[in-house]
Amino acid sequence: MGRGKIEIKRIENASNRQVTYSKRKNGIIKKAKEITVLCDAQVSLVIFASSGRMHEYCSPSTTVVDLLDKYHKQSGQRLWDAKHENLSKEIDRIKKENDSMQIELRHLKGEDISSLHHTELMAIEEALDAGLAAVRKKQMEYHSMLEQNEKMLDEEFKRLQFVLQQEMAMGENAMEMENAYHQQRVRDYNSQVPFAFRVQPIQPNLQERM
Amino acid sequence: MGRGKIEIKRIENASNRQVTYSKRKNGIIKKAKEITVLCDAQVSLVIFASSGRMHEYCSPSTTVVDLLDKYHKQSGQRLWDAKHENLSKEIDRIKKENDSMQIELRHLKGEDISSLHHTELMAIEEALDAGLAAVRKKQMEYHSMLEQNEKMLDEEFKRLQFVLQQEMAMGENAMEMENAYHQQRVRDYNSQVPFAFRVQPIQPNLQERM
DNA sequence: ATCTATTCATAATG
DNA sequence: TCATTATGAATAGAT
Repeated sequence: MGRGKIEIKRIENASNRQVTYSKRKNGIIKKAKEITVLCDAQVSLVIFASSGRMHEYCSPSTTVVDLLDKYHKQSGQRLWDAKHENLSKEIDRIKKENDSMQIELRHLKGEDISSLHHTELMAIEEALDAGLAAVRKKQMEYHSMLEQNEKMLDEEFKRLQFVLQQEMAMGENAMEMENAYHQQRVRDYNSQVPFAFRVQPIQPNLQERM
Repeated sequence: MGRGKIEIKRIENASNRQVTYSKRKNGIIKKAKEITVLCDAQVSLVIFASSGRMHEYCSPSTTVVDLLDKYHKQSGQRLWDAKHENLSKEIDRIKKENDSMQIELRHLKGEDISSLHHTELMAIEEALDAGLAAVRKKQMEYHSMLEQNEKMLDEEFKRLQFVLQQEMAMGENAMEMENAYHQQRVRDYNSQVPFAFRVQPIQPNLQERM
């Protein structure tokens, strides 16, 4: 396939070797491309020259790693190191955990329960009852908190009403003194009412959570 | 390079494609061997036919993995690590899914609900109510099935009692005829009782599920 | 599989 | 490295 036949053995002349390498490397890559197109094949080809330079070809829509993964599976060799093995196992483990939780969730939501035994149904019912009790207790807490809040608002309303009445009784002629007087009235009220019943900021972020 | 020139495009005829694949695959492997000898190169070649069958060539004194490792290093791309990273991401993704399911489960069980908003509590309560309703409905079904079963057993008991009374009335002197007579009595009873009320095997695997 | 007419790859050369 | 070309190798189609 050239001006003369050659023996297949190492080319001693370095420059000839380099030239032949370059030509043949291109030839092989061309052939690889052709077989992928003609025959619907997938090829991974990596070539290192003795100089250390590397060339590669990989059929479209894959990567060398993908093909190597496939190679790894088919050849039965254990190419992937323990790290990957462990990660894969971890994934499997978590997926299983996931599945069982999903099933439990569905059961608690009353789905897929037709195939359950009576005892299993009882257990689920018990869990649901307990959950419901806890949730309702928490809601009761909020509710009583609301009531308390309302009570306090009521108290505040009464206080304001008291102050307003005092001011109404003053008449309009005291307008210019009102500010100072108003503050005095409030102090008067506060000294009348026990501390424990005054409006205090309890649960300041209550509105955020309701 | 053949009886006629061919266009480089997929060979539609499957058997021609297979033949060409086989010929060219051998050709490429031969070329790969030659370049390793002639030019002191290292080659890793993996070919997958569309059928899924795999062929490989690897230059002597190395392995595909070694070369791929080298490839991996030289290409600057961290392909090996990329694979690793993908697995890690997958794990993270699943773990997150896991966590959210775990939280949902705990909430449904009435745990960790202190930090929830009122609307969230309402949603949980609703889900619990729905689940409880479904579970109880299913249990009611079992219950009514049990009642039905009991009814049938009762019926069977009455039937046997009837037969027994007949036999008691016979006295012991008819012992030797008893078997034939017994069967006659059963037939008597069956002809007395409407078909719909006779014991029939309903839900034969009921006991398995309770 | 095997054969063979052709095309293709490439060794030698410039 | 690039172009040329004579030659052997690869292979498409037929058997």
